[in-house]
Amino acid sequence: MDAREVKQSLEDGGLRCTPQRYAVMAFLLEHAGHPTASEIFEAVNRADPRCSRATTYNNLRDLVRAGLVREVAVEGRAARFDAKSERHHHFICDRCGAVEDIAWYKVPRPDSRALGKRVLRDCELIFRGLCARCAPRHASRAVRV
Amino acid sequence: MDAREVKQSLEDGGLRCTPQRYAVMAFLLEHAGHPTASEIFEAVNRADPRCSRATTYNNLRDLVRAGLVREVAVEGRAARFDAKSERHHHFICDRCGAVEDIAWYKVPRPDSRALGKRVLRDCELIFRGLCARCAPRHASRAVRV
DNA sequence: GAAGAACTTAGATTAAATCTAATCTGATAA
DNA sequence: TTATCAGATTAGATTTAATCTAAGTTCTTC
Repeated sequence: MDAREVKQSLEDGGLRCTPQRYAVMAFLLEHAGHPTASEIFEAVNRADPRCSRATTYNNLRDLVRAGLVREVAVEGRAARFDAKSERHHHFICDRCGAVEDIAWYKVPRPDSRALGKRVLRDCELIFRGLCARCAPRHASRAVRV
Repeated sequence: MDAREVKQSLEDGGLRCTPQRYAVMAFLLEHAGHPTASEIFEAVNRADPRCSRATTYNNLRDLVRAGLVREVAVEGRAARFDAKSERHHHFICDRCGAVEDIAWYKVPRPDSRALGKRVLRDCELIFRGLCARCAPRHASRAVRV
């Protein structure tokens, strides 16, 4: 994705394209490894010290609200962020907390009785286990589901 | 579930049945509304001041490790806890952060190519939207998926 | 009942994220 | 062009959630 497209997608989300916001969005598009807010701040701030920690957090919040970025909460660890591109599911490593993409496939929606008066807006499938890096060292913990 | 069964399930999980641990587990079994660690601490400590905050957290950690309790991380909020009973999915309210159960139904597992060298141990389906309490007040935000 | 393991505790500490209040920027209007 | 003002940014303080520390207590086993 080139600079113009990034700018366009920010504006489509109702957000001005400021240098700091652009840097956060561009970083997420270039680094699909689900960085934490701190990692994003450190990288963006290293490249251009005009972007503070508060601004990184503010912009991540705005990007999530605008639907351009997805936030993935991980038990006992910092949240991770993901520029929304193609639909996909997530795999979370029980050992190191890494978040990885799993190719998307359709999941049936729940019965309307189960949903009751709730309004469904999104559905995500999260797989857990050991990532390729952790699996060989902890094979005994493996349990197929 | 009666006291004897709680004791038995703790011991099956390799945990001694102490008064504090019993109180945490019993509270979760009696309150299926996915309380936070702080809520559990406050309730358990009010009923019996012998259970400190550190002990509540220690015991929740041990119960999760023993597979008796599930921890649900929620973006931007405290984690919520859930005594594992029947299999079920979760619904998380975008507005108030409430976590609710959705009746379980089988979800197909991903293609082994998509999984690569990862070791799959668990799979959870999370629905997001507005809970029954929040939906009427925010109908305009509703988008069917 | 001695010894060691498991457990609990108050309070300090850390990590993650948010808030505050001041300042800066840039779009629009006069 | 200049004035205005909402939007954006900032350093640093604060809050929140959770964990750690070091000491004491309670089981379990021998």
